[in-house]
Amino acid sequence: MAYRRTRLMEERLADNRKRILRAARGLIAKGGFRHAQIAAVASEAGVSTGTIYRYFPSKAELFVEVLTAAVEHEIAILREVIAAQVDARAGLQAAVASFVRRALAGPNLAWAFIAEPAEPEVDAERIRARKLLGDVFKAVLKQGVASGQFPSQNLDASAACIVGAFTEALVGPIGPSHTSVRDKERLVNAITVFCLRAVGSGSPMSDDADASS
Amino acid sequence: MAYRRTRLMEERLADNRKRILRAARGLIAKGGFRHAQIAAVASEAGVSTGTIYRYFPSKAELFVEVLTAAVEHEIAILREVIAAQVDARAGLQAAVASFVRRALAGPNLAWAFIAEPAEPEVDAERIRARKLLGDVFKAVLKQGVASGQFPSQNLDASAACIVGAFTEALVGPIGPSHTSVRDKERLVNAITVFCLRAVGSGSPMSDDADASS
Amino acid sequence: MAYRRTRLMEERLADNRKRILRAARGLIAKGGFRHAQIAAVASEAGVSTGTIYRYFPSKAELFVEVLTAAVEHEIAILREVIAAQVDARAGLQAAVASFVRRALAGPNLAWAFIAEPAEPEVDAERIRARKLLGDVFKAVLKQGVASGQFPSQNLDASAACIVGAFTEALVGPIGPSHTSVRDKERLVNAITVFCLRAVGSGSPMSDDADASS
Amino acid sequence: MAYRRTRLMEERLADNRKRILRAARGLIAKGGFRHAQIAAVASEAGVSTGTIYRYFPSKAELFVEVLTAAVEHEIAILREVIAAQVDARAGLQAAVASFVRRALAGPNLAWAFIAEPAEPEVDAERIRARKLLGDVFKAVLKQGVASGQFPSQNLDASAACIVGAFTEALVGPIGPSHTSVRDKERLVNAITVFCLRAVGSGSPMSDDADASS
DNA sequence: CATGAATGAGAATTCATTCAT
DNA sequence: TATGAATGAATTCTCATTCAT
Repeated sequence: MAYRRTRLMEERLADNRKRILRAARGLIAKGGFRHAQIAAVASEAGVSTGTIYRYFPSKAELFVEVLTAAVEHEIAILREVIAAQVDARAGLQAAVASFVRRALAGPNLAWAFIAEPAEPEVDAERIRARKLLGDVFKAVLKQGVASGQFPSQNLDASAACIVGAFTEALVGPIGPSHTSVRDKERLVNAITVFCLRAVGSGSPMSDDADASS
Repeated sequence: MAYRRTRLMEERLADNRKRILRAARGLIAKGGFRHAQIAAVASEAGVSTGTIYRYFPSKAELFVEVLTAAVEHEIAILREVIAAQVDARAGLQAAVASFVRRALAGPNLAWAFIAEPAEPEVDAERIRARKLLGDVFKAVLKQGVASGQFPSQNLDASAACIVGAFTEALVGPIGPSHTSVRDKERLVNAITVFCLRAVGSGSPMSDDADASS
Repeated sequence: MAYRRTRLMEERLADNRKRILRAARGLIAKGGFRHAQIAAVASEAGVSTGTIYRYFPSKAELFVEVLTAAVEHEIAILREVIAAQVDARAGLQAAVASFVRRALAGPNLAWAFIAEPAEPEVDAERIRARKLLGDVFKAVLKQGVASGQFPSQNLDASAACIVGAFTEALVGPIGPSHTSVRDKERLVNAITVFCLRAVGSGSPMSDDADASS
Repeated sequence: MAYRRTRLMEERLADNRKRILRAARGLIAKGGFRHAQIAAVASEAGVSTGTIYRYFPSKAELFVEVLTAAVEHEIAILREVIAAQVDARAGLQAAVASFVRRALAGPNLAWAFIAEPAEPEVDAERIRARKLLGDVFKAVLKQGVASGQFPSQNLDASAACIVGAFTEALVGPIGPSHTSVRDKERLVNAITVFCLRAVGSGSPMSDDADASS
């Protein structure tokens, strides 16, 4: 009797793959790479450890895919947000605010962009992810410089600085202390204004004048 | 009395401690926390594993001390550099440039401010380190705002953003690619100008207009 | 469903657990806790060290279970033996004789009641084990006192003394020297009579008058 | 110039030896063999670890000597106490009461007679120590049997049982719970009466009739 | 003789990966 | 194909003993 892969089976396979990725992402977001052991991912995904190795050749590659998917998703959103704005300045502002706001909304993979991962492969992917994220901002900067909205500047450096600035402000010491909606919006605003000023765009929006402590 | 601790012996002791710290720092700088196992540190320092435990109660505490020493050294330098300047703007510029320049000079501890460490204790210290580093910049910002050099802003957020910006630019995708002295100085300049603009200080210095790639 | 846990597999699992416990028990009985390292237990059980940690969370808990199982088994036997006797006196006599006789029969767990264990958790269990063993004798004593067979006495102290008396006689200096069946029965008798007299029951059985050495 | 060992030096040597033994005994009594590491003993004795090895060839031999000294001291006291009594019965009673009372008075080495030591050499000595302690009681029993005070019995077994009975009652579950002087005397009495009855001597002293719990 | 820093052979425990069922 | 028990290399930490000073 010939073997035929049925649609049901196909769905099952795709399902398992997604569930594993989702489980890995959730565990990494919650407790970092350290707490995302294969056994934990398997348990969270409702499959066995062996099954994970049917879909991913190694733990490192699973994590790499989690990272890749997360950053691609992030970049897609940012591109959309930017495309909806009238100019580079508005695009930069909206992109930063969008990223920060979503990051503050819940456990996410923001830290994944700054963490030192356990496996070299994941580390390499992390570099690539930051590069990709930076490229989004670099494009906006380039456009802004071309249109005269922003002064001429080292685009690579500025893009990297922007990525560093908002990720640090998110995962750094001030991140967890902001819990109320009001505080969060204040932080979103402060980071956004910082980045706008940083690229040389005068800030028409009122910054949080709170010179706390 | 038949036994007396000689000067030579005292030096040996201090030496060992320093050598262990140096070995740990070197290994961490080179390959991250992952590659700094006790056995490797011992071997690099030219002592036995047991000796490490004579000087440090645990691997975590050794790493914490490496981190603490690195950040204290860094902060002391930054404070000096800042104190030697005429105003907040000059202080901020000099501090950022100093940090970036030294970081680019060789294998360094930039990682110390961004790494996701293995041990919880080290993680706690990392948070503290970034906070301390941020505080240095926050103080400069505060002074600049008071003197009217900088516009009113969220000092905590700006300080965190500054720290994130230059560390990212150092360890991020663009860092390692710059090897020539000229490239390095270009990067130092770009980051510095970014930060100055970011805090609202008009940039009288010409930025690197090189819109590379 | 492509996978089903077979009966054979279930047996393997139960088997492994038992084999580990048996290996641990054997090694402890032979050489004490000191000689029952995880590696040795694994080797003796024919499994890897990692497998032991699948069944027991730690070395201490493995040992605790060995101890618990031993004492529960022992106590169950003693209760049965006692229940089969007509009165407290006969019960006490049968219980002591049974314990001693089985202990002398071969490598056994008498040590379990007297050893100073390495891990605090095991120590706690040892205390509990002796207490449980004492409780068995305390119950018999209580019944005997109630029925008038034994004089009124401090039940806790007497029970502890009984446990101490026969364990000492087993593991103490005289234990190992008795190898012949005749010697063993003589020892069983001597210990039993000692305990009976100790609780105030006149001894109708003739004691071994052998004033050896 | 000829080397001459002065009296002062001799005293110093003897002093060190004693201090090491005392320190070891104290630590063992307080926390067991486990807590009496060489470094701890050295620190407690106010000498260096190296010095300990000048006086004792190994840790095991140091502990053996501690045990030997303790048991010899104990035996000397028991012999004295026994010699001061009018007959075997009184001797046995006084000996048991003396041992138990002193043991309850403070941290001591009672446990050392029942513990499973770490080193085989110490274990061997422990066996010897218990044997020696048993011999004291065996002598009293022998005398009592000869004089007709005690019935004929297996002297070795009875002696071992006595040693086991009172050590168990001391270190076993009921030991630590007795803290008040009244409770302690009650325990002393209960154990003593138990042992007297056990060797076949009718108990003219009133036992603690407290059938607790 | 005294010192105490250094040694290094263990010992317990973890976890990515494999493979018989 | 899915399972999950088994594997075992790797890692941290301990402590009796030695030996240069």
